[in-house]
Amino acid sequence: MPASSPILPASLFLGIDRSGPVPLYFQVAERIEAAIDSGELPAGARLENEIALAEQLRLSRPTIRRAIQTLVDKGLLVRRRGIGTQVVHGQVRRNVELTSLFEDLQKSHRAPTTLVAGIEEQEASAVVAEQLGLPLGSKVLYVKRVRMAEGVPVAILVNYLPPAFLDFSADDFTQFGLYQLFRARGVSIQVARQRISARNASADEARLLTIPENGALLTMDRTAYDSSGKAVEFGHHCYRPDLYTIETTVVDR
Amino acid sequence: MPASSPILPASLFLGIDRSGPVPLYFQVAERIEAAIDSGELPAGARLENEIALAEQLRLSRPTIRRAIQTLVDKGLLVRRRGIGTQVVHGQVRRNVELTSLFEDLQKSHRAPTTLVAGIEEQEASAVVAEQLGLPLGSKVLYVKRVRMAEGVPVAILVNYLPPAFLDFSADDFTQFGLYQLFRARGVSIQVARQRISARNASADEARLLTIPENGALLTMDRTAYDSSGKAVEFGHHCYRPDLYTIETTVVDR
DNA sequence: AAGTGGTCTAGACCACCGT
DNA sequence: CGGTGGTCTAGACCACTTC
Repeated sequence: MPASSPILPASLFLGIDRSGPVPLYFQVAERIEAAIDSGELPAGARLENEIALAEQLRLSRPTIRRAIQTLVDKGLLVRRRGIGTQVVHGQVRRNVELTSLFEDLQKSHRAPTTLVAGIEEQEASAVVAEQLGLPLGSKVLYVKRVRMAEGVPVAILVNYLPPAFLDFSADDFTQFGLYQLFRARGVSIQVARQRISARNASADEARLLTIPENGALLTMDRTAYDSSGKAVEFGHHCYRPDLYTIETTVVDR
Repeated sequence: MPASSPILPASLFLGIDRSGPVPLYFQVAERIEAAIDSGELPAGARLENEIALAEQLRLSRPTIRRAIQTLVDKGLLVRRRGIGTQVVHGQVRRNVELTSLFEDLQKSHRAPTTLVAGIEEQEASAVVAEQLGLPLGSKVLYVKRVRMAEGVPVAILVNYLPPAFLDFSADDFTQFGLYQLFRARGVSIQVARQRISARNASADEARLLTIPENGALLTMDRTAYDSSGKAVEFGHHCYRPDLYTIETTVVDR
């Protein structure tokens, strides 16, 4: 008898709002996720089947399926045909989502601050032009920042922004994260491609990050695209590996 | 007029197989992806709307939506309500999917080979026991491998496997990748959690990877779970950063 | 045989975008 | 206003797993 009897979290029945703007599948996913976090659905627990859930929540099966799929994509649940849906073992860790480092640190209450080490208009190099999808030599905004958490330098962030953002100022970057500035302009990042690697720090980088010379750096190049598919940011970042780790969940589909 | 007229790739009409085992939405997604790869759908191109696609392909709208969603999740398309669906700018790079390094190298024809540097039964340490969800001191298989591509060492892979796999031999690991061995046992990895960072190489690691002592290493810890949600692998890996880069696409949902 | 998730359909209504 | 994607429904049939 491999599987135990299914569990129906009581919290699912509390307050599903059919008139508000929050999608029903999202509300259901939220409640299931909360039940996992709280331990009401422990690791390995079997969830009630889709049909039964749909009936008991007075929702259609596709809506329930979509809620469950959301959590499968997050790596919290696994599904097997003929078997059922179960909570993944191992405690839940939260991923680095599509936010900037600034917001990651804000969320974990690590008091981020920013030092603008350089900001100027530049002509796009071959690499920058290609990444941003601009003609060679276009005006771009170059900005180099040092990001601190609780006063300790965590990362050096070098970014190139297309001409539409030439007017961002050092002040803007001191107060806000890049993605916050984008949102204030109505620009929403929808997809980003990241290349992660490592290398030894230069003397300059070691000094800025207060690590030994030739210490290892975690590096990430990122190109981000907005909801029209155009590149809005290309950046070359390096992190103190003892203070910053990239966590990802990979799901087979 | 921001958007150009929509494009309907001719290749979509060729051979959709309604009787075979391949889902219709998958076949459609494949064809659209091929049209993007071939340039028939260039960066920025607008796709025909969902209703029209459904009619012309004689499929239902949900099926078309699912096909498109698959490609949005891959970071190839972006959608905006009231606007339409467009191809993301920037050439497409393929992600590291949920495969082992061995298969990544195989696919890119870089002739992977494996040197088994150590394999033995061990008692699970606190960390290993926790990651694998086993009692402290359980028997686990420890295996340390050096992975080469075209004869050049690329990575050092240290893995711990639960008791069910104690019988894997050095020969197995010389011939096959870990995930190939799992599949041969009917174990399919469904989700993995990865922690990526960097550090300086030890003298030993530098020697094995033929890099300067104290050179930077890209590191990844991974815990992988099978389709029943149980941990089947915990590993601690380090890569030569000049020969291996982790590429990911992050999508806002 | 019974139970599960996987796929597919045909339609409905809504929210948002541009003109 | 017309056109787009976003959500939701009610049902059908199938494939796989376990008994």
